[in-house]
Amino acid sequence: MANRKGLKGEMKLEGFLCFALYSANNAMQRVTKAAYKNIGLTYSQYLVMAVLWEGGVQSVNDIGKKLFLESNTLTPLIKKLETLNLLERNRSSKDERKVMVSLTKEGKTLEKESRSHANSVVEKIGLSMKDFKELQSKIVRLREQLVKD
Amino acid sequence: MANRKGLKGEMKLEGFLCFALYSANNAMQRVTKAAYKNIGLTYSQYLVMAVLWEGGVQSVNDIGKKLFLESNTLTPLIKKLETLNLLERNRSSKDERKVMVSLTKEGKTLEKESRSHANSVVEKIGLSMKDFKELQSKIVRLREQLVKD
DNA sequence: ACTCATTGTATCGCATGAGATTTAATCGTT
DNA sequence: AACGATTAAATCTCATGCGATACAATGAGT
Repeated sequence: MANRKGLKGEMKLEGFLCFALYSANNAMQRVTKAAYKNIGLTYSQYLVMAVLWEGGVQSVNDIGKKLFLESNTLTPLIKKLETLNLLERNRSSKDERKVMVSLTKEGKTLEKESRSHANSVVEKIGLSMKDFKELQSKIVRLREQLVKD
Repeated sequence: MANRKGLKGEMKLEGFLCFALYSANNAMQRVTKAAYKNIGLTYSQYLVMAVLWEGGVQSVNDIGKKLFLESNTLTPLIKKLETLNLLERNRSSKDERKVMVSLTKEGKTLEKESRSHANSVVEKIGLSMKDFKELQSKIVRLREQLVKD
């Protein structure tokens, strides 16, 4: 607890990065919500679909590791996508604790449709490729620091 | 719609920054939730309190402008803080559309307590002052871009 | 085989965020 | 003063996230 130049200063500093992230994420959620509404998905739902487009059939836990989410968040989300007929849930026969998630034909088709909407988000962000990648990697490093332990 | 080097690439790129922000924010929420639990506040609740500590008596809308939130989000949040006896809500006599929010003695006292917990978040983030400020300002610029129009 | 810890999902309760709509108060214009 | 437009909050509904917990299936060690 050494090295402090006044608690007040540190408190504000903490507030700034936390709050920047919080408010920027809120803003991003609003933009993505508008963009993906056209294909009938929320951004969270899109993320699950994206993981499936990328990685094919996998368990709830596999999806969770990629999205940093747990079953208490994913189960309702995946069930919602199931009611939209975009994916199927089936217990693994090898390990009946696992629920394997697979895309339906409809779910696979949606990938193509999603691309133009993703583009509109990129345009809204309005950064050069270089700035885009730099910022992305810095935020990823921040996340890695935060999920430690 | 000119200037594209393949939609697939752009889609992934879009995903990276959106997702970085989304997942880093989730991680930050988990950290701040743990930190502020000690004073009985969530991070959103802490933000409202921080605005009041900083700016004194103000309307719901004033708080909303600073936090980029609307009454549909703030009203329940502020009512929750009211039940915790940290603040009071009173209609403005000058303009009865406005609800003025003011701190109780208990709410004012909480500011001091909150500081050490804020410190623990700063430690968890683990960035140098320079990196901290740089990242913060970049994320703020991103937010500004996203809230345009 | 038996017990105990672990793993994978699901459930419950709580707290957010946001869009759409509603209500009341105020403002601007005539 | 009267009217419509605007503004400030609140309400309703929906979709997340997460901590805590429950439950069944599996694995490890005996």
